[in-house]
Amino acid sequence: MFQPVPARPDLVALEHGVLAQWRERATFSRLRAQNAGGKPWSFLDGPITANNPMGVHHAWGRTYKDLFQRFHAMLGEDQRWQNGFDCQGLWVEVNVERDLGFTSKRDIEAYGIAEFVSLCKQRVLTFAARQTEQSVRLGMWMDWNDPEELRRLRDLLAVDPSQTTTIQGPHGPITDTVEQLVGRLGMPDVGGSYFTFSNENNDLIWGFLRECNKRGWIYKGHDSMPWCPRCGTGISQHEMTEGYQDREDPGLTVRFPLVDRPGEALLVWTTTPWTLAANVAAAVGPELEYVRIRQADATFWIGKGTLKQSVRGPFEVLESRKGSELVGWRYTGPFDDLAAVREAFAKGTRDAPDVPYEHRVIPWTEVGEDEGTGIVHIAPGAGAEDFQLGKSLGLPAIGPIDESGHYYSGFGWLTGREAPAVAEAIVDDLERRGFFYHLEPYNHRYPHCWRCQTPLLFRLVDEWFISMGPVYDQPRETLTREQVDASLRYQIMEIVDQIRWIPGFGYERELDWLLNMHDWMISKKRYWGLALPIYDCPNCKTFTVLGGVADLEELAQDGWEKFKGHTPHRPYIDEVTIRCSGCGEPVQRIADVGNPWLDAGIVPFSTIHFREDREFWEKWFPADFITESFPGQFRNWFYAMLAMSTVLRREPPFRTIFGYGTLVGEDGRPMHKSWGNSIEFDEAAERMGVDVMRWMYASARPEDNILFGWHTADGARRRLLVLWNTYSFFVTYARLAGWTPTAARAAESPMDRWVLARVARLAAAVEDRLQDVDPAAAARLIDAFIEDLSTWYLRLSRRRFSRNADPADRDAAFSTLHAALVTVTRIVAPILPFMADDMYGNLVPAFDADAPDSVHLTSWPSQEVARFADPALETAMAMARRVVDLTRTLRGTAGLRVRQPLARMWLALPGADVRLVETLLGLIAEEVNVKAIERIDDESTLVDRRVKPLLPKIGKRLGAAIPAVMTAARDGAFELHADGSVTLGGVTLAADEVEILATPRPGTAVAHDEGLVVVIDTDLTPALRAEGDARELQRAIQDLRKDAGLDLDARIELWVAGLPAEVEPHLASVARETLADTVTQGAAPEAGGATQASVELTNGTASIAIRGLQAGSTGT
RNA sequence: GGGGGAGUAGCCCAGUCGGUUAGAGGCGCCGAGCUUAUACCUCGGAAGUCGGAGGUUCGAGUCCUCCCUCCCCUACCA
Repeated sequence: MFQPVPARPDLVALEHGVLAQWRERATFSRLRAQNAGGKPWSFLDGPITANNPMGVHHAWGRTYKDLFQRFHAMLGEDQRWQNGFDCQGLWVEVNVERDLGFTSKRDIEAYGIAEFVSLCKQRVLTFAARQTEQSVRLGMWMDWNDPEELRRLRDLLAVDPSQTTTIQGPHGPITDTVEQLVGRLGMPDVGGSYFTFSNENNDLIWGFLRECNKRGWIYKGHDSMPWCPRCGTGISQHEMTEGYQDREDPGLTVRFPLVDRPGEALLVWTTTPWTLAANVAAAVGPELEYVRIRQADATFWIGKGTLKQSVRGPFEVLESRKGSELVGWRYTGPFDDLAAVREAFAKGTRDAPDVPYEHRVIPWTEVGEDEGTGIVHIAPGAGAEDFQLGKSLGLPAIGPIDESGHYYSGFGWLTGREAPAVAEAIVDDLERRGFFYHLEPYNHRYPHCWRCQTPLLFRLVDEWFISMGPVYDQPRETLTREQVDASLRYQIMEIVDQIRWIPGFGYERELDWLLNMHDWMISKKRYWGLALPIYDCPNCKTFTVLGGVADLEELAQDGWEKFKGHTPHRPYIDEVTIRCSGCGEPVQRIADVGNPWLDAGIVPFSTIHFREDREFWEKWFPADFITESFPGQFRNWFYAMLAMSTVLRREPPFRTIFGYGTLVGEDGRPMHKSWGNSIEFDEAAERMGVDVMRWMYASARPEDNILFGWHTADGARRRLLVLWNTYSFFVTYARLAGWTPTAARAAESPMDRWVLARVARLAAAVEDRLQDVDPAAAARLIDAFIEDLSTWYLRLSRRRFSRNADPADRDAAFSTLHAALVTVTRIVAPILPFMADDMYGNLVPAFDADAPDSVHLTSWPSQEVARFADPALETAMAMARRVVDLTRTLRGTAGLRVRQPLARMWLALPGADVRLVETLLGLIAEEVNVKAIERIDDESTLVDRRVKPLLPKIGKRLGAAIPAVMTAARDGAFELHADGSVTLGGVTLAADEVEILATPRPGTAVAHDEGLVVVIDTDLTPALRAEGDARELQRAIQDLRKDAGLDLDARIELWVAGLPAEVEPHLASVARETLADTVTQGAAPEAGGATQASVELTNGTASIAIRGLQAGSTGT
C-alpha cells in the first residue's frame, strides 16, 4: 500500500525528511558511483566568496548549477561535482578589520600580519562551513567537505598552525600540519571543495605570471591612480565601475593671477580643492574662444561659452582671444610658497631641466565648456588625465598625499591633514590670500571604493600590470596574424568567438570589454592574497617573475628556512630574498598581493590538476558549462579565465556560459534591510521551502532581474501544490481501492492514451530545453503539464477512480495516473529534488524491487515513454477542450448550470481530424452534461461559411487590391468554386490562399472560435429538469458530508423531506452516489446527531439530513 | 560622454517574416459557475493613444528617422 499523503503538505518538514534520507542512504555517493566512467560532462563552479552566509541571490545561481548537474546525471554522465570557494582578497580583509575594530593599515601592521592573515583564513573556513550547510539545505549536490571538519581546522589554526593533525581524504587519512592541510584543501588526495587560497592555486598563478613576463607583458606602471585612502590601496579599472555614487563636492572657482599681465587673472574651477596644492598648469582649449571681462576693479580670463554658468554678478567683456593665444602665459599658483611645490618646480621640465618651472597655461583639446570656466586646473600628481597631459609635456608632478590620504611633509599648514577634509580650510585660506572667486555645492557621480564606500583620491603610485596589447583602429577581420599575436586582447577575442554565450548579448559585451579595457592591474597594496612573485631590484631596476615556489627555493638567497612549512602568503613568503637576475644583488619580493580575479581565473587549471595529472585535466578541460550572475563577471571571472586560458593554452576554458541577472525584492527594488524587502536565505528555506525557491529561480527569465519575495513565493507554491494535490488524490483513492501497481498494461481509453502522450511529449520537450540551457522554458512546459494533468485528465477521469467505477476501467485509470505521476517525478527531479523524491519514494520502490530507491538514481525518462507519443490525439484533445470551453460559455449566457442536463448540442468541426475528435465526443458530452452531440454538416442551417484570405500568402501579389478583398470577406460577398478557389472583391484566390471557416448565422445562440461552432439546445423538458434537480440534491448531500467531516467511504443515513414527486425516481441513484444505506422520506428524528440543510429545486424546496454510520469518523 | 537593451491592460509581461479584430500566460479586480483531491479550479468581464512625433507601405506594436523615459555596459570631464 502507498503511504497516506496529507492534502496540504508541510514542504519544509518534507525537505528535512528527504535530506535525512539522502544522508542515511548515501544517495549521492551511489549516484556518483553509478555514473563513474560515463561520458564526462564538465561543469566548472565559479567560486563563491566564503566571507558571509550565502544569500537568496546566491541560491538562484546555485539552483541552476544543481539542476543542470542533476539533469546531466540523469543522462548518465560522469561529473566532478566540485564546489569552489573564493578565499583571498580585500573582501575578507575588510570584514576581519571590522571585527577587530581596525580603521587603517597601520592597525593591521601593529596587530601583526601573520596573525591578521591567519584570521582571514579562519574567516574563510568559518563561512565555507556555513555556506556548505546552506547549500546542502538548498539541495545542492556537491562533493562537500564536512563542515565540522572545516571548523575544526579553523580552530586548530587559531591555536597553532604548525601542529600536526589528521583528516580523512577520499583515499584514506592524511596527516600534516594544520597550515598545510588548509593549503591542500580541494586537492585530489584531500577532496572536497576547492579553495582559491590553496597552495596549488597560488602556485599555478605564479606560473601564469611568469609566462606573461616571458612574453614581455608584465610591467610596472607609475601613474596617478584611483586610490582608497582607507584601504590604502589602488583601485583597478575593473573595480572602479562598481563604486560610482552620487556625491556633493565643493565647486570652487579660484583666480590664478597672471604674472605678465598685472591685474588680470585666470578663473579656474575644481571640485577637489585639496589638489590645488599640486597644481602645475592651467589648460585651455586651443580652439575655444576666451574673453577678458571686468568685474568691479578686477579683470578675469574665462571661456566665452562658460560666462553664464561661472561668472557671478555684472561684468563687462573687454576683449576676446582664441585659447591658443593664451598658451604659455605664466601665472601665480595658489600654493607657490610650499616647500614641496618649490622643490618640484626647481627641477624644471623635461625639455628645460635647468630652468625652474613656473605655472603656465597649456593647451588641451579635451577642455570643454559644459562645466567650469573653460580653464582646467591641472595637477599631474592628483589626477589621471592630468598625469598623462603633464607627462606628454614633460611637466613636473607633485604627489601631495600618502597612502592614507594625508598630506606629506613640505605642504606647510596642510602637512599631516587629511586631504578630502581640508576643503573648507583651503577655501578660507584662498579667500584670505585673494585667490578665491566663488564657491557652490556641486553634485556629480564620483568613484568610491567598491568595498568600503570611501571616496577615491588620485595618487601617484607604482602598480603592476599585465599589458593587454595595442588596440588597432581597424575592423578585427582585417587584422593580420602578426597584429593578433602582438596583442593579448585580440587573442582573447578569438577565444570568445569559440564560446556559446547565453544570453547572446554576453558575447558582444565581452568583446566590448576586451576592446576597451586598459591594462590589467594585478597588484594590491594589501596583506591577504596571492603573493605576487615579482622581485623588483632597486639596484639595477630589473625585475624577476618567478613561476612557482620551486623557483623560489632554487633562487633563494636568504630566509627560506623562515618560509619553509608555510603557505605562500604574507608575511612568511616575504622573508625570502633571491639573487637579482640582473645584478646579482639580493632582492626582496614586492610587498603587493595579487588581484583576486587571478585566483578565480586560474581554476580551470588548478582545480582539474593541470600540472599533477595531465590525463585527468585533458578529460575535464575545457568545461562544458559554467553559469554565473553576469553583473561584473564580464570583466571579472569570465575575463580572468579567458585571459589566463588564452595565455596558457590559447583555447577556450569553457564551451558554454549561461549568465543570469540580478535578484531584487518583490517591489522591484534592490533588497535592503531597512526597506523591509530583504530576505535571508535561512529564513526563506525554513519558511517557504527550497523547492519553492528553486521553482521560482528555474522559472525566471535569466536575462531579467528576478523579483523575489513572500508573495511571489506564494504564487510558486500554488503551482507546486496542484501537482502535489494530484498525487495526493491518487494516493488517497488508491488506498481506498487497495490498488497497487502491477505490470504495466496498455492504455486503451482516449483519455489515458492522451495523458501518456502528453507526458511523453513533456519528457522530450523538457530534455530538449535543458540540453539547450533554457530552464525557464522547461519550467513553463512542466507548469502547463501540471495544469493539464490536474484540470483536464483528473477532472474528467475522477469518477473512474471511485468505488462504484467499473473495476477494469478503474485499474486502467490507476495504472495510467501512476505511470504519469512517476514519469513526472523524474522530469521535475532536477528542479524540485525534494518533492520529486518524496513522491517517487512513495510511488515506486515498495512495488518494484528493481527500481532505485531514489528518483535521483533513475535515468531521464524520455526514451522509455517515447512510444506513447501521439500528436494527432493531442491536437484532437485540444479541440475537444475548446469545445467544452465554448459550451460552458454558452451555458453561462443562457443561465443553465452544468448540473442541469441538456438534451443535445450541435457541433461544427473544421479540419481533417474529425474522426479522432469523434472518439472524444463522449468525453465532451459528459463534461458539459448533454445527452447527445450532433455533428453539423456543411449544409446546416445553423452555420454559414466564411472565407478567411491568408494575407501573408496573397499580400505581395495583390497589393492595393487587399482592402476590397478583405471587405468582401467580412461581408460574406464571395463565390466558392468547385476546385476550392474563391472569387471575392473582384479577385480569384486559389484554394491554398484561403481558409474556409464555419461561422454562426446571425441570431443563433451559438459560440464559435476559428471555425469551431457550438450550439446548445436550451429547451428543458420536465424529465431533464427532474434529472437536474436530482443532481442538485446529490450535490447538497455531498456538501453535507463534507460539512459533517465524514470520511470519503463513510456510509450514511439519509432523510429527505418535501421532495417533489418527479425527482423521486432518481432517489435511488442519488443514494448510491452519496453512499446512503438508508433513505427515509420525511424529517430526520430530533436530537439524532444529524446534519441538515435545504435545497432549492425546480418545484419547491426539499429538506435533507444525514447521519454518519461509521463510528468515529472525523474526516480526512 | 560613448555603446547596448527596453517602454504593450492596475501590475509582471508574450507578440514569428509587417497582414487588417492587440493578447499566450501569470498576479490583481468584478461577475458567474464547478467541486467531498484542490479555501481550489473553470468560464466570462472590465480595462490599452502598443512611450511621443513624423516617415515607408495597400497595410505598422513590428521597418526607418527624430525625441522622451527607464535599465544595463562603459567612462577620472576638471
